Amino acid sequence: MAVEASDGSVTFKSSSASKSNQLYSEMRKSTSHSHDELSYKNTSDVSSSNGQTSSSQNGKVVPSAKASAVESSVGNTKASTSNLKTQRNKDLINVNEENNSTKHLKEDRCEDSEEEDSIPLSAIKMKMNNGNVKKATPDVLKKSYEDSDDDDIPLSARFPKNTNLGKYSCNFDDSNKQEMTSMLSVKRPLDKIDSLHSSGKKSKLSDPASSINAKQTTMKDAKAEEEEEDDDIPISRRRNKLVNKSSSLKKLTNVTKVNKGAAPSFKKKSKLKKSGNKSKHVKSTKLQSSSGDGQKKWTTLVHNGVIFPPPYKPHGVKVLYKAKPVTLTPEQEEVATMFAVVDAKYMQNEIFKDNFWNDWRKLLGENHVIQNLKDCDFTPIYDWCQVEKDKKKQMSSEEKKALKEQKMKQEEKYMWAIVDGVKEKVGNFRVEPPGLFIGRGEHPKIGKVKRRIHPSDVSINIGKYTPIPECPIPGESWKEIKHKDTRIWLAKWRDPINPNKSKHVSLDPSSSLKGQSDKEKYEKARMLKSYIGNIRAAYTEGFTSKDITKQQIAVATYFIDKLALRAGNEKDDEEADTVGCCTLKIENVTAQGHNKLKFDFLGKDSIKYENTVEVELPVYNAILKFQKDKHPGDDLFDKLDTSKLNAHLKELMPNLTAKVFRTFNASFTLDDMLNKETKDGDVAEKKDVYQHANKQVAIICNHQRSVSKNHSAQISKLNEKIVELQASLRELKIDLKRARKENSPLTSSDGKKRNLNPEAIEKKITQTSAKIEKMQRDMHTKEDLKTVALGTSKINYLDPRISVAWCKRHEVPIEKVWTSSLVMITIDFPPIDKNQLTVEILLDFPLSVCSLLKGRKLCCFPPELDQ
DNA sequence: ATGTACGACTCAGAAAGGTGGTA
DNA sequence: CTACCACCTTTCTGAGTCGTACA
Repeated sequence: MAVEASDGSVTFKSSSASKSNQLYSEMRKSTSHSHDELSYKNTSDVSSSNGQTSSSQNGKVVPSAKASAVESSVGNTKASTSNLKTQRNKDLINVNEENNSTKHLKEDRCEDSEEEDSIPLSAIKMKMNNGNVKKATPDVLKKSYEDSDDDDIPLSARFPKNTNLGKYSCNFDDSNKQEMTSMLSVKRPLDKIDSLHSSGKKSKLSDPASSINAKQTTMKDAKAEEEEEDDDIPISRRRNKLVNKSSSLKKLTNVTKVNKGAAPSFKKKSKLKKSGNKSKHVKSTKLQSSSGDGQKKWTTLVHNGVIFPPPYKPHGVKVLYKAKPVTLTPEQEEVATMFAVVDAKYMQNEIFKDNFWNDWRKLLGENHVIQNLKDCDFTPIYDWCQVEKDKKKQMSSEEKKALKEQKMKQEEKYMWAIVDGVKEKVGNFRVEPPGLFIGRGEHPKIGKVKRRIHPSDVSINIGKYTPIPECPIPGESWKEIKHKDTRIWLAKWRDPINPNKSKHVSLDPSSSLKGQSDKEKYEKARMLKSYIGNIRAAYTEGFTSKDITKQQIAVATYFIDKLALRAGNEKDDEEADTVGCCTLKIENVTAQGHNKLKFDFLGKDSIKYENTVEVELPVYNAILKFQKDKHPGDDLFDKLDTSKLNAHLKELMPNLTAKVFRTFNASFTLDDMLNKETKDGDVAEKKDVYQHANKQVAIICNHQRSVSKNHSAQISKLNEKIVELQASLRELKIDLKRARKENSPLTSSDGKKRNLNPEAIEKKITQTSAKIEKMQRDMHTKEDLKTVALGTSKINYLDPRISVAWCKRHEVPIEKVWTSSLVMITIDFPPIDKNQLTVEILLDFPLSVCSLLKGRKLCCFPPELDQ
């Protein structure tokens, strides 16, 4: 059985994980039922004075029992579509203009002459290159038809391994729960961390860690060697090599599936796919996490490069300098226009104007008529732009539509890439247009001119043997062509504002490559669940360490765990002055007595973090100590940086880094709150519970948004309406009384005759009251969420499986909590009673669930679960 | 071995753009 | 019916994290 090579799920199946599996299975014995086992709330001892982090329950720390349940059997029974693709040999297919999935792609392979005509030259060349592969096509085609048919097979039939389910259900045994709780649950009433079992567990920790590490290095080395070697092989030989490699996979990859982020109608069930004996090999080469390492990410990669913004069209409108019109060259005019249309609020910003002037002056030249910015009047250009804007607005809808279609047509070919034979959406295929740099917060480079990017700035990453994308600007050419199969970017260029940084074009979040790393992220967070007890014990011990570095590491880890702070890398003066945990300055943390610390700093994106928390006494004392003899501006953790911190974390858990705590904290807060707060009620009430949990997560992660301009207007509008409705409600009640008494025609305030019977009036009364209630609720949530951004956590921090399981258990349609845009790919679910569907079960179906994680988008349960 | 530069990836909020309800 | 608006989605691109290559 093939395992999706690059699927994160193999991590669990890999030999490197076997030891930890042992550990897991020990724990699994004592695993409790869903709710408690997933209670990972770890904000326990953080109380807040400002409501930022208000939870104060005791965090129960229950090691992850079922992480393990992913045992060898799991996943063997089914394969998602992504499995299909990877286990087959890789073929190159043209990036087709059409996005219809299987059916169309099938046609592609039929080499029907008409089709051929529409295939870009590039693709045809490709086909020729891969002539040897063609032979296999018919079989594969047939195979994929069969696969599609699988869709119609009842789910139950597709899950032959019901033994798995038996195993899972034993996890729900309540007796186990008790055992578990007494044995492993760490109670953390505020300042206490039960370090009891940490010693027992610690010894086990090292094993998986070292084994994984060892494995990683060896593999990496091997990989690196292979790659380099590859580069030196003549093309003819390389091809052979590729073919050999892939032919070992026996089957030919076709375009089996479109991962099409943007088509709600697109439904494709992931499928069970049996296959030969390839799995072991694939498995062993693809165990570890994929991000940042030297792992091979793809075998074939086909795409059409990037699209550039249209060239600048000079308008000839003149800037006034000392009230006199000045003629500018197109280049100078372009930049002047950028300045003319920029939001008025920047006109007060001296740094903005200075930066702009410096850059513009370079274009004007020292001896230009224009000698300073303050004597320039850009209003003619501004006005011209307004007129243009209005013109655009005035266009008829047909014109707009036509324009849009034209744009779509132009862009279509850039929208897709084919990765290992699977058509995937490309993310940001449009090269960033030139403009003025607007950073976040007080950015020292604000107002600088971000110059235009040319093809000669752009490096392309693409499969060998794949035609190089045509450069879209005639007469120019790409900077370079790379074939880095360990990297997922399709194109990159140097950021003109930060020349030591790059901009990358990569696949859309809906792509399987992105989905995989997403999944790995959540798996890592889950793994942290079973290590957290030890980690907490370790840092608690560290609070009083004589070694100041160790002490700082302990306190920093505590903050990261409790407050979900970011790691805090060093920044240079060219960036906005923001901090994270390791870069906290002493003035960012104020001791307020009674063990209370006040945090106040600007974090990522210059978002203010303000939070007062009660901490454990040793932490409080340590902070006082770290602050002693320092001055504002000095680092609180002067012996610490992120690499030291992360190095330390890696000793506690393989691959652990600071950011994992955020994911962990977020996902398990969600899970915990959902489990604790969901009561019987209608869908709307349950949705509120979800939203409330989501809000708490957003607060923990400090995801803020600015209050919308018309927020207060909207609120008062709602208020008005409510008052209005209440008035009519009163009227209705009077009407009702009269109707009952007199049974005579009624005259309402507007003079119209109304002749309603009491029943009708009653009905109206109920309707109106319901309307009022709903409005009041809406207003309340609106006010409640005006500064809280829910989206970021939903998309980046909350394991979708938690939401799916909860929705299923409580019969909440998934689209109530995830808007339709997040709900896209149909997946297979374990055929079990929905009441038993827990996160853990979903986790134990990695091959179906990995579809779920593909781009965080999923939808629909199998019919038998949907009822 | 240690520190630094930098590459490549995730995460972030704002703005733009689309949609559908309603005044 | 149309204009407006609230809400939602998508796009955009800046700002982090973290690993590794290199000095």
